[in-house]
Amino acid sequence: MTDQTPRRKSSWKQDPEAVKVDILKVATAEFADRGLSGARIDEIAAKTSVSKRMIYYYYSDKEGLYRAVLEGVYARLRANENALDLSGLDPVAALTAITKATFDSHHALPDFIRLVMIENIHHARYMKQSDVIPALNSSIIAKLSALCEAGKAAGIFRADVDPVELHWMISAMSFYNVSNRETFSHSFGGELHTEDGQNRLRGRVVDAVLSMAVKPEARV
Amino acid sequence: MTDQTPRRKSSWKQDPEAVKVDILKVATAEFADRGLSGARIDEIAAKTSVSKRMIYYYYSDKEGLYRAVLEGVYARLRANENALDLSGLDPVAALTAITKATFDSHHALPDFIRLVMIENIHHARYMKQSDVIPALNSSIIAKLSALCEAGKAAGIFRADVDPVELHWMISAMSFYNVSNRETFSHSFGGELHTEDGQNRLRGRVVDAVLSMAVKPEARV
Amino acid sequence: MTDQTPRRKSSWKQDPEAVKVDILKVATAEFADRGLSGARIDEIAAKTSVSKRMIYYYYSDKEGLYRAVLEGVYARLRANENALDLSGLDPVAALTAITKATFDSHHALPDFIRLVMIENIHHARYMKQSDVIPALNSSIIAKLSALCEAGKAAGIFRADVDPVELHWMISAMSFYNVSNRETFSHSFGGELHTEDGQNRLRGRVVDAVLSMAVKPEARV
Amino acid sequence: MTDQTPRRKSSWKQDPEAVKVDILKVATAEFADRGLSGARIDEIAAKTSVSKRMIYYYYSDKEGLYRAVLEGVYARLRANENALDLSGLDPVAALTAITKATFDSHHALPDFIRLVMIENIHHARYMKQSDVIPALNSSIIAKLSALCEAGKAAGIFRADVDPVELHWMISAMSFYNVSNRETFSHSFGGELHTEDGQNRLRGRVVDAVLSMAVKPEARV
DNA sequence: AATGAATGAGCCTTCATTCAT
DNA sequence: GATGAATGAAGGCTCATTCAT
Repeated sequence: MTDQTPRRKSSWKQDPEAVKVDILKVATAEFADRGLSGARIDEIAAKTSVSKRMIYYYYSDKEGLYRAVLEGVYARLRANENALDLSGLDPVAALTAITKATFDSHHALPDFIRLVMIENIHHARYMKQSDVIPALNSSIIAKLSALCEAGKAAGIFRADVDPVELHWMISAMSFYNVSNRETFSHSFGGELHTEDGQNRLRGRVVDAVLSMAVKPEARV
Repeated sequence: MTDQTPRRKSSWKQDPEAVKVDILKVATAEFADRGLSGARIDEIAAKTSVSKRMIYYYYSDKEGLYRAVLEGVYARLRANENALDLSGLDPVAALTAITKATFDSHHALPDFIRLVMIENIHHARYMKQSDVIPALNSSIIAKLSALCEAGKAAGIFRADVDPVELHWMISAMSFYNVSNRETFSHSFGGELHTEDGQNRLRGRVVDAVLSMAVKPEARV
Repeated sequence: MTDQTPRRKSSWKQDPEAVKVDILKVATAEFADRGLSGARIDEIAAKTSVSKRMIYYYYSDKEGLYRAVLEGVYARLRANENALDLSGLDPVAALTAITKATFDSHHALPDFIRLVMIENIHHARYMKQSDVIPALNSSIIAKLSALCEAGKAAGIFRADVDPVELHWMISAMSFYNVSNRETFSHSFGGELHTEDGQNRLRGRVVDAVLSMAVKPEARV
Repeated sequence: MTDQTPRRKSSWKQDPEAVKVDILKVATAEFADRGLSGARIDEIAAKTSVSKRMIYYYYSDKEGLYRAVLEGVYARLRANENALDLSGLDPVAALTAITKATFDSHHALPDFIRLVMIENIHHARYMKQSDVIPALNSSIIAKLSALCEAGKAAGIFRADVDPVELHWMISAMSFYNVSNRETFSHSFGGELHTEDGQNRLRGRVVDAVLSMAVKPEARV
């Protein structure tokens, strides 16, 4: 390692941003794992590099920390989605890409899924207190709207296709795939959650989404 | 049963079964509303006709009560589904009926949805401890299997249609529709959760399911 | 000891009223000694026969306990005062008796004094929340009013004597005598707080009160 | 003083004395408002121009700051009193002036009153640790002693009048008037604490004090 | 079958104080 | 002189659970 200014043992902590990130990372895992009321501040602190007091120093209280966690995972999911490059793709290919990417990013971010479940159990109470989450969400709808317009203009998409409904369907299956994995597997077997099963499901989702958006005659 | 024995005025509490049902009903609402760790035994007891001690008397502890609640809602959902009469319907009509019924019964049982979410947050831990839930779940798969066979035999269904995948897709959208209603509405508007919106969504779900199961040439 | 029904060791606690009284007694001493913010629930509980939890069981929270303490000491002081029998005394003798009794009862109830000081530091916030304290206070004014009327009717009291002002003056010196004893003694010596000194002061208070109420020519 | 050195723009904090005064001013208000255990170092620091660390730098700890506050208010009260010019006044006029001045200065310094109450709650513990407060207190007694001697020599004052008792009575009513204002007003109405009421009370106090000190025949 | 009283363990939070720069 | 970062100790309060009747 070529860290030329090696921090002395007990002074590396004096980096507020790093400490905040450290706390947030640990808290994300704990809240995702146990929920708001189930998570323990003591437990979070113990897994942190600093003392319990610092949680209150930086995040005021348990709910403040939870809110920060929530905003963090939303930001990460949307960043994932925004990283997707659709330039040069025709409407069908673009919609396929979006669907696959959503399916995959949900699969890759189980903490996000769990925290959104937890939020729903709390009637989205804390999400509603955030003023950054709405902005994060608007971009995906903007992207789908543009896509729908392009598809309709090209005579490929159905006239009644709606971007919010599209997003709803893509999200529904992508989300449920992760959120209900445990109960579904236990009730109906784990076949769908093997690698093969997931690939097959992803194909099913793409098909369902395309069948909603694309005119029958425009499909192969 | 010929239960004619008139209950004495102040002894209605002496009916153990009624007390158990009362507790279970209150507990279902509380657990569904606040989760396992969020629900309070005191709160449940206060909303009950009997004292807190009775909860322990009949259900041993908080987790025992939660398990009973979980089994109760599963039983109710499956009873709903089993009440569906498919006799005399062709495969497409039957699949349509099942899909609509699932969408509707999920919509009608938000407590079930919330408790399943809660279970998933707990990694289905308590569901796995139950020995009555698996039996409840097997019937829906049996029904869909029979349907698939009939559809394939009639040359109407695709050869690769799979009952578990069918159930997965129907459930995914029916479940998500209720489970994520709060966050979805807040992020993308409540349009889809108006009565019109729900009818439209239900149509989308039926279309998606049929497009997965039915051969293109067999659809109108 | 002739306690014929000796309670078994671990069952005497099952007397809610006794437990409440026990807690209140300990809490009165602690709050009087250290104030609302200075008192410690743990400390109070430790000096009690029951566990800390019972404080919350019976008094909800620290402030609830403090309120109960406050009402308790007020009740005790006024009970002291009401025990005074003025029948058969002429106005001057009666006023003298009231003054002496007030001086003495304040002297005998330092906890009351300290708690009223504490209340004043809190801007009488908790006293204002009580609905029993006002009733307790009205009786002393009623008594002085009647006395003033009698004195004026007899041509002995001044025309401008006012019961509230009388009570104010009696209270001021009786209260200060106890409330500021510590600082006064340290600054100006403890002479006034010896038994002789207290007797002398009490005489001074009686003289001052009488000089305010009684016409000069009516005094010896 | 010829402090001509113009302070550099951003270095006004570099004036230790000003910083100390700033801290003390804020601390006085906080301690007077909430008591020793109720006041918060964080709160005091926040209302100060400097950081929390400076409080410890200049006053060692919370108790050190509290002691400084206590000495400060005593000094201010006694300075008030010493500003009183009695030269040229006969004993009765002088005693009247002292009484009125004490009544007024207590009225004008509620922070002093509250801090003395707080001290009494703490059994004058911190006052006893001070070595400047005793000196402050001796002057008022010296003044009253001289006055008593003069009054007696002039044949106007009673033979048994005692300067400490005089100070006690003046203080008692002047102090109580402010210290117990909140509880008294709530219990017996705010009439005595209107401007008229205060003037009337001040007259009552003067009368009581004079009646204790002055021979009856020497009064008008 | 039923209950009011009681509790130990633990949770979130606060506070005066110190560290490192 | 001055500060933001950090903390150990403790404080008020809650919770699932048990006791005694």
